[in-house]
Amino acid sequence: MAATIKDVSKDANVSIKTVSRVINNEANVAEKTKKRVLSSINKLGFRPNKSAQSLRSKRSFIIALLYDNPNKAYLADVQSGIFNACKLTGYNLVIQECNYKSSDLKKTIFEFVEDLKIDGLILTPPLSDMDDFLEYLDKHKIEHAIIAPSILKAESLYVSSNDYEAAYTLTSEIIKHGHKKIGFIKGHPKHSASELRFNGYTDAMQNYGLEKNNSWIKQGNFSFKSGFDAGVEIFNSIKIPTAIFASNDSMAAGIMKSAQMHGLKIPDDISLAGFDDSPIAHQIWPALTTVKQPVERMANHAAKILMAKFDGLNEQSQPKEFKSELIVRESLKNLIN
Amino acid sequence: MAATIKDVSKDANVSIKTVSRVINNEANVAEKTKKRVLSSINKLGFRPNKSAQSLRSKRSFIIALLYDNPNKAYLADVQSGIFNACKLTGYNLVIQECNYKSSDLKKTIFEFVEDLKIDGLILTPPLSDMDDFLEYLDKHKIEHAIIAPSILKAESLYVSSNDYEAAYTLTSEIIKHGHKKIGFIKGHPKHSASELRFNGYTDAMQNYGLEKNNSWIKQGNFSFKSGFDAGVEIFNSIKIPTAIFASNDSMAAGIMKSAQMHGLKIPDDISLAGFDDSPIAHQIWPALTTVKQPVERMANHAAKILMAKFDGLNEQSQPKEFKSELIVRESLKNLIN
DNA sequence: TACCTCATTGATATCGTTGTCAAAATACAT
DNA sequence: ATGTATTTTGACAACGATATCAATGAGGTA
Repeated sequence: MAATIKDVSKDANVSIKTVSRVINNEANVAEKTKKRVLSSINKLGFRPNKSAQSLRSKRSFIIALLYDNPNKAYLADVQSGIFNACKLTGYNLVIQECNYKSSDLKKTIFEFVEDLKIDGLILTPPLSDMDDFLEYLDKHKIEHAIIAPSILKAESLYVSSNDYEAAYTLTSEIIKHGHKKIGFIKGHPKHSASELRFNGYTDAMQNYGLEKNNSWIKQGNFSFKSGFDAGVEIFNSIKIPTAIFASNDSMAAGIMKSAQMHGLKIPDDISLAGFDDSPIAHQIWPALTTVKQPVERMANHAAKILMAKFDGLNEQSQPKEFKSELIVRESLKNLIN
Repeated sequence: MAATIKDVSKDANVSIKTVSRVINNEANVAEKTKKRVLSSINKLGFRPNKSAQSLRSKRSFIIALLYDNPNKAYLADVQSGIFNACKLTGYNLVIQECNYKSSDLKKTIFEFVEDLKIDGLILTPPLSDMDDFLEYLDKHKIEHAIIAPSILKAESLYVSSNDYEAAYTLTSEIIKHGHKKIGFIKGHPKHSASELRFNGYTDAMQNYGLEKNNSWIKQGNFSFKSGFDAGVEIFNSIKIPTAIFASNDSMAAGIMKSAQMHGLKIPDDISLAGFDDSPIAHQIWPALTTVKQPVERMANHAAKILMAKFDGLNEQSQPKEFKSELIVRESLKNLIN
């Protein structure tokens, strides 16, 4: 039978309350007593019963990851980042798939949190941008950290990446490779990143004095097929650009397929760039020039600031913006000299 | 404040024990009483406190998914399948990344299970084949269901797919397309599926009276790079096969890259086939002929039989083998007429 | 009617912690 | 030495369920 707090209290010759104090690192325990208790804990291999702790103290040392049908690689990265943060602090991670369109999302999550006494939630896009859901969480005092929200509210916990800046940088890089005719494929309209990336592209074009050609700008939805379709349209037009920047790698891969079917060689006839550095980016040939977001690190940080808040540590809880990394690969041709 | 069992008992004018009986669907509660209690539960919006239940009854209605660094898409599928099974039964899912090489894997998992009163585990490869770990779980009476173990033990809960058969079928399909010179790239030696797939290939070749050429058979490890390297070796040899069957899609993509760099056209100069139908299979061009395993359904079933066991339902708990589906795409050329 | 059986119900202990609050011990000031 | 403030400690209640076991009630039998 596993040791309980009672066993420890007997062994250390103190009251159970004192043991509890030691476990919870409370102030005002004499150093000597603390040592004695700790040695008993060690000796007996005591680990507090979480159910009892949870019952009494209304917290569970569990946090939950909420997601709605994201890209699989993205989910795995996020999850891994959070998990590693949890491991350090002894928290556990439960996952909850949601449907952001569902009418009883709020109720489902509320009961989920209540039932498990979940200490806090981590939200991923598109949940990160559902204002009324976020308000609901605030109202019910459900702690949460938000990954990549589009609106950065000072009073909330979040981590974000510099989508705009990265798109600007990537566009500039394409331009510096001598390209002037650059197309763009937009992402899913409901995703906040879509707009940011498009704006980065637009502003870079403008700042370099290049004109956007609307027949080279297509609406996609982050799927391979939407990229493919956009590619077909573009390559069937009279004039085609020398480079296309797709808002994510899947769409870039779709364009690549349409280009190749059209007999166009990459990067000789057309250069391509994507976004995300998903596995596919380097598993196709030619490999994609893209932007890598530190997804795992972002998620890790989100979990850390969330848990820090539980413990009243406020120092770390400044929202943090993470920098993306430009990855230039074969799909981008240098047109200069 | 949320309603407790006490509130319900007062409202329904019965003892708390009777309410408990109703919640737990115990026998010997008069129909009339049961109805009254249920209506009170409904009226008050009562949901049992899981911490209290867990403390008293030593079960948590939580199951855990254990995995060690799998393919990201695979993980997402497995997780989704399990989650959906949990949703039906009201269980929750916590995840645990492990390191199968770690020396304190057993201790970590044991404490994890003990602390959270985890009701059961679901194991994915390569944990599915770690015999001493499985023994340990049995010894400590930790319930578990195994996804895709290589050794199918009648007394354990598992789900498996027909890797051998699928590889046999795919190889046959390649042969039926008129190919006689067929190479093979093996998967990671530690993964049980690797051997099964290779055997399927070998037996098909033999049954069709075709000879294997060892210089077209390479050892890979399921990674893109290992496929690429194998491709480089094969294409640098004097004679090359007309088709290569790689044990998974990533490696097939790697071969595709090496082929294209070598100036070979797919499928005109060389046909390719993969395994898994991972996202990349249809996001490259030409799209890969491959085999799709119903990973999500398998995981779903694993969770179901595990939870059924908790409830003493033994009927569903027959181990089940799932059938894979052959997907013929552009990367396979028909050489006949 | 009296007695027995079996289904139904409830009073109370219990799980293993933390919270409350007061008592005991210690430190400090006079 | 005495009184006071502060630190340290412990007794016991409480969290909200399930478990035990005895009490009650209904139905059948002699």
